[in-house]
Amino acid sequence: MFQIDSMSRTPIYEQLIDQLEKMIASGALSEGDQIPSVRATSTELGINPVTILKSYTELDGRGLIRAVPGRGYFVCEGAKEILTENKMKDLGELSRIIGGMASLGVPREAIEEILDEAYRDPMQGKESDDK
Amino acid sequence: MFQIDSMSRTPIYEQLIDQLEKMIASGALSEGDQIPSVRATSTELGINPVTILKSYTELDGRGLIRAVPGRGYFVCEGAKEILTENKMKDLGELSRIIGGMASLGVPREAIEEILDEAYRDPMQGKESDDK
Amino acid sequence: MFQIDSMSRTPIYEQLIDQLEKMIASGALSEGDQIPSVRATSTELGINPVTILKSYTELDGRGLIRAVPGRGYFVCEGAKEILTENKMKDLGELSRIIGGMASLGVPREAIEEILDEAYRDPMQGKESDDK
Amino acid sequence: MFQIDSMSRTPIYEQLIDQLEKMIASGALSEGDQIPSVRATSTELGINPVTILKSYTELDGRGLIRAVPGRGYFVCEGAKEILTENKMKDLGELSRIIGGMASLGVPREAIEEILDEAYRDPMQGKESDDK
DNA sequence: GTGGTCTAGACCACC
DNA sequence: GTGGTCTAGACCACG
Repeated sequence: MFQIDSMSRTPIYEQLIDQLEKMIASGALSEGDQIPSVRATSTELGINPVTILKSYTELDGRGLIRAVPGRGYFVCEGAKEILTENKMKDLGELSRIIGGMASLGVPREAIEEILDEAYRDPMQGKESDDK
Repeated sequence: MFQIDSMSRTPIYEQLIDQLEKMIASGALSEGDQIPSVRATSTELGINPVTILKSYTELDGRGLIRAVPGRGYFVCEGAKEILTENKMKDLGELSRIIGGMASLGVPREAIEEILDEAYRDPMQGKESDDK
Repeated sequence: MFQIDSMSRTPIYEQLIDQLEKMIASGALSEGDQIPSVRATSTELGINPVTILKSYTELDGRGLIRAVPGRGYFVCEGAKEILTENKMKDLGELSRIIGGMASLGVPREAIEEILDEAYRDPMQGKESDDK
Repeated sequence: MFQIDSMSRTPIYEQLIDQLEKMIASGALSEGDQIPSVRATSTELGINPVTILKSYTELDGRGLIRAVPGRGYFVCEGAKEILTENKMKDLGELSRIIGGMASLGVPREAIEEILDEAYRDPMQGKESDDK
């Protein structure tokens, strides 16, 4: 269900969050759906349950999933909306990055090209973390 | 000369690197110029000399500035070229970020807007770090 | 695992770098292998962790090893290639040294002898630093 | 008379030593010749007299030149012989460098080539210090 | 005055 | 347990 790269520099708990968010955004996980239990994911990925739990509680805090004691975690109503809303806030970060590149001499065309690519594919799952 | 935000999550030494890179890119520091001494910057900012040195040695490693022991640090010849060249390599990272946003429902227009802004101002000095 | 000479004029962190490079080149450390943790090496050698870290981050910057926060440092894929590639660039320095000796009257035979020795032994571990 | 590169990483006093040694080795300075006074060299190069003096006293210590109080510095008798003799001792350092390169995968041919070059030219004065 | 190395000790995030 | 940042202070070589 999940694919994590233990050699990546992005923390495992963050990789899980990213993947769950994308699943919700793409509809692979619909509102009301149950997500894999902490224990199940833990054994499947061979990862410390604490790490899994950290991802889930973080998403819980963002209002995307909800813990139902004794039953598991479920995707919240309106999760998709919250998702895009949250991501809009990250535009500030993107603004700094792009601003930095602009002032450092990266041509606008190069970024425009990336935009084209990103909005052409309906879903791209590249996760090759380097640097 | 430098402005650092000690509350930011990006390390101080990295903030210094970013600012020096921008100064070189913008021409505020020309090739051959001497940059403020480690100690001077240290006392001016109230930051440990080792931290300053870390920034400088990193930039030295990238071939942007050059240490002349006993004299100081100087901007290398060809620093500007190296700078844009390096930054072009970071486009991969940007690609992943934008790709992620695209698949999460962020409208293309929002990013286009950022692009416009970044490439309108000749130099923008916003430094509001969140993340 | 490491042997450092604290009386040497070459800095400790550089001695560590040299030894790690040789280990990678000789295959004592294969690609993907984990290298001793910063703290482990620190206590084993009785050297400050920061000094060890400096060696590791430098090698990280060269693309030879890779830090995975929370897990440790690992030898990169393709490290051996990068290694010989980098060393080829140092031939310029060697050229100056030998050139200097030649013009100062050192007989060619003396250097040829060194060459023979260096390329006879598969691995030589002499570390007598004088400068 | 001297050419020093103030941007070089090799200390100025060492550059002076190198050049004086080469002059003696090549015969540009014969035994008994007087070498430029500290003051003269200082003003000519625009360099602190202390630095010049450091070079001279170092060479004095090596038995290559000799201070005659009130008159100046003179090239010693037998300086050339001492010179090559001293340089032979530096072969140990060269041995380590070449040994290191050998174990790091630099092909013997590359070094052989440098040797050919160094012993073809009767005198080569390249001094482009980098890295 | 300049750069540069090292130590000791604190504190953080991640697993 | 892992890596990583920062401080304070000492000490060295070079000009």
